Amino acid sequence: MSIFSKISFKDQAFKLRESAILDATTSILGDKGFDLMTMDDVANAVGISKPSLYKHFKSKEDLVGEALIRLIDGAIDYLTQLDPGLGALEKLSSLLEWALRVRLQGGMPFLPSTSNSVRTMLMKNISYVTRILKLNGQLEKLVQAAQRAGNLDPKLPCDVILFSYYSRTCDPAVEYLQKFSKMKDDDIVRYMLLVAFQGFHG
Amino acid sequence: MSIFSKISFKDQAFKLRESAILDATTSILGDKGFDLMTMDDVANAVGISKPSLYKHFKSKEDLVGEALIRLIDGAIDYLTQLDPGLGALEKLSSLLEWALRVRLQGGMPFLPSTSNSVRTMLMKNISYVTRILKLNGQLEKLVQAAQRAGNLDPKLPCDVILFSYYSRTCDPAVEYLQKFSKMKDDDIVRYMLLVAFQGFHG
DNA sequence: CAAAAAAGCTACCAATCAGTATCTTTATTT
DNA sequence: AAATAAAGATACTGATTGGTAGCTTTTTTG
Repeated sequence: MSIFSKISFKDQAFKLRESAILDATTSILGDKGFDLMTMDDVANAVGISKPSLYKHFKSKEDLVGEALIRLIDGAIDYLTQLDPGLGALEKLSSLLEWALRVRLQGGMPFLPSTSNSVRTMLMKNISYVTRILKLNGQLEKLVQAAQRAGNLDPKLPCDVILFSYYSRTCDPAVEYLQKFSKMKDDDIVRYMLLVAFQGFHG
Repeated sequence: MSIFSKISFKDQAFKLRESAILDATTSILGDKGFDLMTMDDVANAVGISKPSLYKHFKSKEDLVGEALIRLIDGAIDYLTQLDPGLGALEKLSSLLEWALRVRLQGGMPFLPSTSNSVRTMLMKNISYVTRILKLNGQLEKLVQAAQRAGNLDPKLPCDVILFSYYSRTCDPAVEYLQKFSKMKDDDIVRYMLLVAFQGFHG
């Protein structure tokens, strides 16, 4: 066995554990949020000790940043992998559907919905900000294209649509419907999309 | 000076301080959220010491519960004070506008948007749950009336409309628009209402 | 198989924060 | 003005948690 395959083996194991850590972080973040998530929670969920966790991520902020970066990267990947023939509106709708399904499967929301402190913490994370800006740029173009095509209300400022769009990815209505109205996931997604694009009016 | 006026004087001072405490709590909650708000924060904001604070509220959970109860009561009052001649849709729209303005003036959101733990904490607070059920009952009737009148999409389940309606009161888009797009409060409210009822489509 | 190194863990800090015991000061009553 | 009561503040406790020092075990290397 060459030295290359050994290094890659070890690397692979390391990456695997790192991925497991990020999975656990994502799940716990979705459940308890940043403030209540403890590093012991994460370590226990993965089955390692806290100091081992710190061999992978140098702080809680770093860990959460990486988890969110992975999520944003997933969104960017999803967007690029979409059929280029789709219209701007269809792409926006498809990405929102993807984000809602991620959450329904136990993931965390895209945005730290109301927490001011988490938001400012993330803004100090350069890699995170870079990706957010990239995603935001692509979404901005899609919104403007859809507005030109007459598929999104051209009278609404682009910012209003964009921020409202982001907010739908962390809409607490998802959890309420899941918990209190025993609706099936597919129906929740369908109705959330309907309300987002058509409003309550229909 | 009779004993009655003295008692009422003292009582009045007590109520005034209590009101100041709830004001500070509301503002801090809106800013930092439940987990990061400390009892020292509240005491300092009011200008009293922590033990004095505990003369008014027996625990942090109790304090936050009372602040939210006051908010819900405000919503119920607003609803009953509305012109009875208004249609169901107009009432719903007017209440949402009120809630958005409360938030823009530094208040807190109606709902603990994503925090699971705060939600379960509140569910143990009987007075809070009572009022929530009361408000919910009234809103449910309004939604159904608006659906019958053809002003809200009759194909949407009532729960979907209701939970989405609640979610709009804690929509992070409000903060994003306020912070990043320097829009005036009136415009933010107008656009938020538009998006809520008409969706992005227009 | 022995030596070195890497990974992991137990046990511990230091800081934060909800909640309280006790002392001090102010106001009230007679 | 003396006695009493009430209100407030200082200074603490106990629990939690982010982060780490240093020991132990496993793995790698020669």
